[in-house]
Amino acid sequence: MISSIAELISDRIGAMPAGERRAAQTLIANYPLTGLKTVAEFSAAAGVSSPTILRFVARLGFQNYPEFQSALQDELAAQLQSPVSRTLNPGSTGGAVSPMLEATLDNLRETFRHLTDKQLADIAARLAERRGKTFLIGGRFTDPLARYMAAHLAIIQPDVYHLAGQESIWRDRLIDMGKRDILVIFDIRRYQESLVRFAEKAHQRGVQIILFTDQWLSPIARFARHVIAGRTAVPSAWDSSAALFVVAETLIGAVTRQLEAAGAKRIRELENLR
Amino acid sequence: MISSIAELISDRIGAMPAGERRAAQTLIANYPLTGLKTVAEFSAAAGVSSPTILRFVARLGFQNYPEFQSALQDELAAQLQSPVSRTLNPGSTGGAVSPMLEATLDNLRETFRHLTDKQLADIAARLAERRGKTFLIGGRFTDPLARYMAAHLAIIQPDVYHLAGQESIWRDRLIDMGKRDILVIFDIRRYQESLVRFAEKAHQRGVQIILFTDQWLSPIARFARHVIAGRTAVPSAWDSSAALFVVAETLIGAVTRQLEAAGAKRIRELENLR
DNA sequence: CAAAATAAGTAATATAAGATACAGCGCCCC
DNA sequence: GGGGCGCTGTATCTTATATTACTTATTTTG
Repeated sequence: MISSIAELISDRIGAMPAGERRAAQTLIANYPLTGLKTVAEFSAAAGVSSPTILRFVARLGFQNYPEFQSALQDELAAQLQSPVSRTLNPGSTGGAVSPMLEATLDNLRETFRHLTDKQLADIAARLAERRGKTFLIGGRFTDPLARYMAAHLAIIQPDVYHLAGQESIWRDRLIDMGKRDILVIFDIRRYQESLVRFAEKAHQRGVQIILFTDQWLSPIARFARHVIAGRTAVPSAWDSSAALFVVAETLIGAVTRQLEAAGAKRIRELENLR
Repeated sequence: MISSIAELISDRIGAMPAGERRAAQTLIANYPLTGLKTVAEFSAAAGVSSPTILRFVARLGFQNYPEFQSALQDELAAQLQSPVSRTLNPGSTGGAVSPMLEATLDNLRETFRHLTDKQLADIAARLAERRGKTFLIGGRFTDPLARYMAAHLAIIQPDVYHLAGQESIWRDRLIDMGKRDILVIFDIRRYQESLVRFAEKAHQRGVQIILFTDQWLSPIARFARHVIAGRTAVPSAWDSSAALFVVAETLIGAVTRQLEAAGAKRIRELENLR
């Protein structure tokens, strides 16, 4: 069974003429980068002419060069999405536990790899500046994440509202939203129509949207000022929201730190109220 | 200092017009693959026109699109050659992000290290056998976890109830609980009096309690049939519930697998109802 | 509220890329 | 040593890609 193009090449390299073999070796030498460049660059790197490169990819079974490049890109995409589980114990079939944990750890690392400190700091700063109100809402499975975040934010600052219940209820809250306000939305596949509609209307009112979504980006990304794309793939019938959960916790921590002075006072007051 | 294009983007994304920001977000979402495709494909993925993509790369300081692609390829080459530096964004050390992520990863590993497959399998089996009802409840910050778990379990099996609202409301539900029923409780410091009282009464009625708590164990552990102790320490003003969240997801997956036959039928029925 | 400035998209253009046809060369077998 | 076959490179053509110019829409500012 041949799964990667690299395997395919080493499988057939024996039956290739000299020029094409040089092409193959050049590609393997720093796989798959050379294959992502143009035919001209590839041919120069291999020291052969461009038609030889084209004959080479044709021999591998590709109709044309772009098709070959797409295949390489797909392969690369798969690799980049699960960097660890590829290198680590592919055969450890133990219980149902460790694959799930491994996948989640990968997801976390991958998610944060695409997130810079700057981005998070920007979002945290936006959440911390108390110009307007903060609304949070989530989809069917992600609404608990919105609640979780709201529960924390509501302690360190005023005017934090979780939008719960039926669509009609939160739709009516739109009237209270304006340019100075923030709307935090959690939406992963399958994306919810009602949320998209809501986001669009909020956007039209000038509300700044912070979106937590999966790597395929909810359509709400169109309206969002900030987008956090978490990895959700796990060996389960359900998608995992763990990565988004951890990003949310990280943001909560960052906002808390920024509001430390004001927040501490507020927390003391809250303690007294009990 | 800016070393990667991803950093460059998140550095300037704030100063970009809406269309270019969408391009930036799309690229970051699965970096760097989208940038290696053609302008037309990139623009389609981002939902903008091709000139917007070109303006976007121009704003990043590149003379033209091929130059931008070359830069991405060079970066990719560097990454692929040193697999270690790939695990984490090299620029994100020292920021507020990576300590939080590191701590969370540690927490996950530690939590699962003290959790055997057997334990999880037992709990999953108990949740899967449909003898009685399943109730879920959480504390101030952990209630969203109870909701999250309930949202999933309620789809694959009947009689799953999340206990929400005021104490008096769920206290009254005790009357419906008996020996055949399960109560899943989430409780981390500072442990909630009301939850402890509730757990005790449920225990007296013979309800089997599954407790998600932190490593110092909520007093509810006295009454619990199964205890899951997650690590919660992170460099933040708040405790982290991420480890418990992932355990919950793992259990959801395991229960789903056990109920696969019955669950699949149920899910189909649910789809039809919509 | 009006005018200016800025963005975004459409359509046309220029350019660079991949594909093809053909000729030369070397190699192997007879 | 001669004839045939196969591989490789050069030059040309075609395709499709990036780019630019221009128009329309949107946002900002006085």
